[in-house]
Amino acid sequence: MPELAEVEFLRKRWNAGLGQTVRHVTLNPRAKVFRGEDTRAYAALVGARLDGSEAAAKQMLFRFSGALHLGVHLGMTGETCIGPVDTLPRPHDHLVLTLERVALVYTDPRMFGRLRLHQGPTLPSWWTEIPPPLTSDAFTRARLAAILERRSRAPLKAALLDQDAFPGIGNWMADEVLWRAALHPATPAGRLDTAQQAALYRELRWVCRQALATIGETLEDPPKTWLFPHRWREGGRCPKTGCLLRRAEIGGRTTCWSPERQGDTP
DNA sequence: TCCTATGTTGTATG
DNA sequence: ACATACAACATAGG
Repeated sequence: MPELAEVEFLRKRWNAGLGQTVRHVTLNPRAKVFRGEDTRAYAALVGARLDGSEAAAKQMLFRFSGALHLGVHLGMTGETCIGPVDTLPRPHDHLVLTLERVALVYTDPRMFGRLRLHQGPTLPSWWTEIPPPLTSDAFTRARLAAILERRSRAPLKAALLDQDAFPGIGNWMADEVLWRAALHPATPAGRLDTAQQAALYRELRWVCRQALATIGETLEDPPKTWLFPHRWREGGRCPKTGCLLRRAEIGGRTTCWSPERQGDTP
């Protein structure tokens, strides 16, 4: 499920362990989510206290005492869960941190996610190199224009999925943004006029803000006025025009758009 | 059986 | 070097 706002919600799930000390670490060293890192390093978490966490784009960072930083990327099917202190790992649970009053569990059936542990006084580069949020002042109209120029031949849908350019945007958010901006997902990124760039900029920031304010707080699906609840249903209709939604693979991913609002072809 | 899946990455190609 | 396209990763569910 995880894009920007789902990641933010799932980060906060582990807040249940804030201020508590790790008693036990249970992990499966062969699980691919560790990506070949030496999992013996996780023993250092025993005795460490969970001091805080942050999310940026699709990444989470959990800070523990002892300068330990646990990075979590959920991939396609990763999820952070909590359970009682006697929680035992189920088949797809790859990491269980047993704290004083709660267990923090990372589960991931497909194992496209990633866990990494960093120890040291400075933050790891995979965290510090995440581009600034799309909702921040650093994401300017000029920056968007430069990105669209660099990826000028790629379909808008593919460009929006580039995490270096649009950190946190995933398949459903990209479709939502393009639908709101009334832009066909196959339009080459370099072909937008000034007004279209302005619409893209506005809707990108709007969708990020609204998703964080709703999904980011409750994980509930967005309202029926969004494309989101209609996009996967067979026979789904555009909430703005009522026309049948169309689906096709664009930019390597299944893409949904409203032909009346966004055009039949780019 | 066959197809799909809210993600990234390595590799090939231009 | 850079941009683009696509298979591969591993599993569950329709």
